[in-house]
Amino acid sequence: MNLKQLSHMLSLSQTTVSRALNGYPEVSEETRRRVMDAAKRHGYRPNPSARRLATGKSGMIGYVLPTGNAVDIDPHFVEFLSGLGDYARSHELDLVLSPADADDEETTYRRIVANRQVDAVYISSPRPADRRLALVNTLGIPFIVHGRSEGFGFDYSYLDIDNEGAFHEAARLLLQLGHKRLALINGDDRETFAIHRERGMRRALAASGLTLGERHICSVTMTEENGYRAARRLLEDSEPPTAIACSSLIMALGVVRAVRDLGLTIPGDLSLVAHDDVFPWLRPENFPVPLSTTRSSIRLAGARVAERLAARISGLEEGARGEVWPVDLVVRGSVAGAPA
Amino acid sequence: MNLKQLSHMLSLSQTTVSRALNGYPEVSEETRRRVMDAAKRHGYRPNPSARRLATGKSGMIGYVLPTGNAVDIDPHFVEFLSGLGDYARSHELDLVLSPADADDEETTYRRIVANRQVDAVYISSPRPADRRLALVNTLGIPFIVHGRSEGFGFDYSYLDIDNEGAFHEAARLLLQLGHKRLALINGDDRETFAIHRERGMRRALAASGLTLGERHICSVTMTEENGYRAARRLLEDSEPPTAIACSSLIMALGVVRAVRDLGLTIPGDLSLVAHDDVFPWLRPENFPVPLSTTRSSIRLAGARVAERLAARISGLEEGARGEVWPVDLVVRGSVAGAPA
DNA sequence: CAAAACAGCCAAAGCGCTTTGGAGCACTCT
DNA sequence: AGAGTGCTCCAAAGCGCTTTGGCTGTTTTG
Repeated sequence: MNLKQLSHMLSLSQTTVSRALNGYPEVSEETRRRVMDAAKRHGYRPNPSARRLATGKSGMIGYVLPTGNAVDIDPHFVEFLSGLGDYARSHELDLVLSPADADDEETTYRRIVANRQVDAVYISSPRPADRRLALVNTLGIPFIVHGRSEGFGFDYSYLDIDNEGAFHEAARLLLQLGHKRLALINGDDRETFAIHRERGMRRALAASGLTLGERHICSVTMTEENGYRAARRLLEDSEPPTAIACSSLIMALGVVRAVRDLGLTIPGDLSLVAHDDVFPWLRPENFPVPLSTTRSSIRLAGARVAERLAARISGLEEGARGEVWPVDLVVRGSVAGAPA
Repeated sequence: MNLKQLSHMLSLSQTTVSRALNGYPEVSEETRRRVMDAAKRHGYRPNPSARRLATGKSGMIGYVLPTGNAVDIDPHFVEFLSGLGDYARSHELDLVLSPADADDEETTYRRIVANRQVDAVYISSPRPADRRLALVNTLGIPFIVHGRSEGFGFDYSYLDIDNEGAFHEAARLLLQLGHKRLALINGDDRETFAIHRERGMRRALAASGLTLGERHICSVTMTEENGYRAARRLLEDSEPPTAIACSSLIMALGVVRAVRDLGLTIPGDLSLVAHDDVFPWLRPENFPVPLSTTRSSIRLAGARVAERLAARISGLEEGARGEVWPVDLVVRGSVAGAPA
């Protein structure tokens, strides 16, 4: 059932039927009703390929997926995706994943824009002055960044959590408990989120007249093993920290293992706080000692990004709008007063 | 730069240019060369929307993503995706994720087929007599199943690992070490992979004249917490198992925690084997006691599925072809002889 | 040597939609 | 009465590609 057949069936022109269906005003209410009704009855669905060719709109959103032998997709991605799906599902919005060589995403961005494959894209894990942002900005495709970048001559739309505030609060809590030597096991510090977290922590320390020593900060990709290694390095130092803030639950697993291997205990010898993106399969309250966390659901963020992308596509959201979500600090058993 | 302009520039018809570019034989080699050359020089890329409308082919593969408030996307998905991307990247093959209500995926399958959004789909986590398979089979879209289903009147293409063999081997190893009371902490036993694993284990036990008691088998979604709970239940029983096979590394984390909480040790009191899908962020050799595993890279599977889907789309692979990968059994410190 | 086969090219008809530029009609306003 | 104004609707021209059917001239065949 295509437009031609439907319009013939109604003894109307394709123009009128098309307009009736798409809510244009140049058609009488009665006709519209007739058309709508017939369309529903016959299960008419406009052919997206044809519509696409005519309008240039695809009704899909895109994501360029960096891949490569040495590249692992972040497990957070799947949670974000869940959220995106939560929203997209009810709006028949599909997501196109375009795998790209991690060393050359530009080609792929250019391709999907030139091909008009998608109406909007989102970008995740941005770095300061991220080239992808500059690129999509000049390419002129609507986009939203999950996270933030810095150092551009233009504004852009983003959704981010208050990473700085979160780690500021976490550090402040630890300081209040009397800890003097804090350490940070951070994610890849070329990414903005990691920079913000470090900044938040430094700010809290500075307010107490303390600093974060070189030896008390690590930046690694967020795996269990890296968490373990970082923790060992920190704890075997001559001046080991009495409290650690850690950028992910997965790394925290490694920290816990290291603490055990060294015959130490949490929170007796070490207080631990980690950031929790809320994975259904690994929960901080189920750690050997329930883990204090800064918590923000990455899944909700996914849903919100989808919602805003949809709004952007349909013109409901315009201009560069930043949105920063506060982060909860959830205190559990893994923090205690500093050892004497 | 479109076909019209290009053909005008070459003083050829659109027909000839199109044929030259698409490798049709009705064009002289010299002309083809000229056309190819000009196309490259001017960076001509056929408009996919137009091509799509004309041919009905989209050059994309699809995946229906079950979503819902109570539905969590499996973290394995992201690894599979990495593999898919590894292959797809070099072939400009995009993946369309169509989120669907987990309770009604059928509507979405019908939509993407009717809309000709994708040329082929893959289906994951199949169950016996999975309705999705029957559906896509009648809808007539090329597909490949990651995993296996059972009980159809038709054959289909799939890629699966030898789950039965893997758990058979794992169980056999434990039996050889003198264990008599084995337990299985399995994934959702409505899914085929879990059924196969259970079957493999039962077969090994039967060969030794043993059985898998009701109380020694659990089937849960694969989270750390569920692993913990299952392990506690098993170990606090009046006849606790001396060895456990576990369907995922994430659950194994929970098992390890439970063992500790009960003041037991691995492998002294309990031998443990788990299935490892090879996550970059959680590795069995880094468990407190290095974990023995049945190992199969889900990422490689993703790449292979992409490859076969591409072959299927271009007609290189035909008919129903099943492919079953063997699984490695990797023995590490978490298994030992049965306690006396 | 006429007929058939073939190689190489083209015009035009789709694919199914949106959108432009009117046309027809009934009214209202000078 | 004639011009102006909305309101509905339509024919036709795209969007940029593929593919059908056919048209040339050249080569092979019986």
